[in-house]
Amino acid sequence: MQNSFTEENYLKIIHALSGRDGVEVSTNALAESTSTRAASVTDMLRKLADKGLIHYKKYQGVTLTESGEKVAIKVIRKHRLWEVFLVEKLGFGWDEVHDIAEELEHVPSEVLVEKLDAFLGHPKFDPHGDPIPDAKGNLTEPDYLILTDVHVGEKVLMMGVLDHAPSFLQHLDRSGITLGAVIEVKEINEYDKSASVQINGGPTLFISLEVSKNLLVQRR
Amino acid sequence: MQNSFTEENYLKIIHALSGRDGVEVSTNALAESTSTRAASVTDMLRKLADKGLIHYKKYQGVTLTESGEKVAIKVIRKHRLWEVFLVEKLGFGWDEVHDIAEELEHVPSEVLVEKLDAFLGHPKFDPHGDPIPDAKGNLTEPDYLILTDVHVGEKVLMMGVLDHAPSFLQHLDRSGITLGAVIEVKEINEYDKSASVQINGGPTLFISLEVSKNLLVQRR
DNA sequence: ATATATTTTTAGGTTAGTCTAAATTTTTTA
DNA sequence: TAAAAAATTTAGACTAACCTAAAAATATAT
Ligand SMILES: [Mn+2]
Ligand SMILES: [Mn+2]
Ligand SMILES: [Mn+2]
Ligand SMILES: [Mn+2]
Repeated sequence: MQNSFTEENYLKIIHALSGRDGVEVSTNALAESTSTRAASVTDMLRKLADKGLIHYKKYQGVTLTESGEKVAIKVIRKHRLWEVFLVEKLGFGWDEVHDIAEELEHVPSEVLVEKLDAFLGHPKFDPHGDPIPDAKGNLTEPDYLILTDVHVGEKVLMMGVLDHAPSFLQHLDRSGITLGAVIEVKEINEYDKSASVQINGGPTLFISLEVSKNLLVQRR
Repeated sequence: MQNSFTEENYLKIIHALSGRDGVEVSTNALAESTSTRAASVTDMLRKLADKGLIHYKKYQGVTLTESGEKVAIKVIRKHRLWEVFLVEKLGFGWDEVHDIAEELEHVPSEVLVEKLDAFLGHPKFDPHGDPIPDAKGNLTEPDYLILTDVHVGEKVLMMGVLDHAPSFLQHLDRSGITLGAVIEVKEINEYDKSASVQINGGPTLFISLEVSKNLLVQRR
């Protein structure tokens, strides 16, 4: 049988909260992420367990089964491909596409996804630098650094963001920090861990720890 | 407030069954079109009436209000634009797109529709020859002829279809009858009203009354 | 180790959209 | 124009996804 919009969202969120080592996700964490109450989460967990999509023992938290993982990854693939479409083809900003993709990701049709993928040229990353699972369901998270782990004097490439909030992305736009930008760390302030960074060999600017913590980068 | 997926479908179907002269639509006709029971339709009609989207008096059938008409036309605009996208950009056949568009038409976001429209070059017709309402909600049905109204000897242009069933569209594909094709009526058989027609000055073929009744054409 | 706090589940309800069966209204037929 | 047939509405129920309040299980702190 088909999974509902709501079920797909639960699976996607369990995948995200479970992390790459597949740690148990708590009822309260899910209530928070789904903007529902813990009691509602418990109801849904029983249902997902009955469908064989999650491992669930009362009071012990949940993890995805193989089949639940498959569904979650398909939804993530669709979400990220639609985001590429919205930015590359329709001209949306990277700060505007998440909510729309949140709807498009639930449109069913295998062939639609595959034709969209081909139309976009089989992109490997979405507009936020997140990897796009392939048609077989393989999702490989690249191991990026967080900018806070970079030492003074190092030059790194901007590869992605941890915070996807429009306000954060707009802040990066205003600072000229885009995917692929070269970031050289010039100075780190002992007191508040704020930093001076030079973008693409051009302007130098100050960024707060809050910003550094949300930037994914890579040594060249 | 927002209209649900289901409410949007009811409005769209009332629009279609009501025709251009806005005739009353019966409960049974809606039950048929929505694949539900008459009792379920009655419930929904009460709700749509409460929201001011339809004119409804018990036992008298329904018509759309101005505001219901607006919603219906927006949904139709989205449906047809997405069909253009699927055919023109993703390479689907005109027989494959209806069901997918049926889902995409309910994705909310005004700006998405307008950016999609611009991306497609503001098309005026969908892949089946149906007119696409403009951003302001103007929908002008061109007054095409049905092929059965064309006399022997006349040459007409193929402009659209009345039946959107995949099997009918595939039949047209196999016959070489596509949008824009020139159709010359060579002969009409008295007995069963089947006809011989020449397509684009090339091959001549026989078509049944069933086919003729579903072809929209225009004198040149 | 017990008391307290936190987390999770259970119990009992609500709303949207559907259903069947029965009642009512309208239409058709004799 | 009265009886029969057809269409429509009402009554009462069901499921999915949510809720609040209360009970039970687990974790934390004295
Ligand atoms: Mn997103
Ligand atoms: Mn993304
Ligand atoms: Mn269609
Ligand atoms: Mn169409």
